[in-house]
Amino acid sequence: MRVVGRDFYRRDPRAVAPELLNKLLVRRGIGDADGPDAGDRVGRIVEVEAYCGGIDPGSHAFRGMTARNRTMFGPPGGLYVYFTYGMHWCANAVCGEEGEGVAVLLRALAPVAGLDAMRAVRPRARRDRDLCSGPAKLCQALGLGHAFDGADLVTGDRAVVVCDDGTPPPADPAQTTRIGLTNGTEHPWRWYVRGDPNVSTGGGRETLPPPPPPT
DNA sequence: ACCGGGATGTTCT
DNA sequence: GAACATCCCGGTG
Repeated sequence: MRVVGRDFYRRDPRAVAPELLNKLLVRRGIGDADGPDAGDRVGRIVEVEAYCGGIDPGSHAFRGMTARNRTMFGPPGGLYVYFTYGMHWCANAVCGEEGEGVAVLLRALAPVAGLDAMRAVRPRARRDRDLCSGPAKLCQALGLGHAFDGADLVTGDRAVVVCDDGTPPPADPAQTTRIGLTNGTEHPWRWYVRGDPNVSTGGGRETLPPPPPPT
């Protein structure tokens, strides 16, 4: 199982996003710790969205760099973690070249390892499919918060990496419009693994594009 | 299963 | 002062 290299991210996020499907997001634990940090927490990436900087009105980077989004403009392979709705953290893999401000939002994981630790930090999740089935849920499950903004997914400087265990991306992923936005809803820049129960819109149903606006 | 509303506070206008 | 790349709960069918 190898860590994904930096050149993987150094491309258009719309190319990176579908290839991130079926890769593993790994939060390394502390071997001799107790509680949630006792071991690795691992999830298979099953849902992603691309955010395309200056050309994308839905992107945090659309209006240029700010104190909040500066990680997005950093080197590819960085982890951009932002706070939203007054209580939630969400995580992106920075893509493209440094200075572009493009990234892929990690929207859902299928839990693979460290399920007990995930359950411990998400006591309200009734079923395992509720542990990581949303961008803020997966951050909570893996313990990703402000301290992880700017982490390097390639060097693993803060114990978070993306790995490839040999499972290829799906040959025919579902591609839909993005979720939860008010701007940029027309772009079909969301991808997910068909049929996976951990996809964030309930049981993995396809989301059809919105009807064309009235003329 | 589907829908509506409240929580909660940072960020940007 | 509004918006926000969300989640959870409690209603109804």
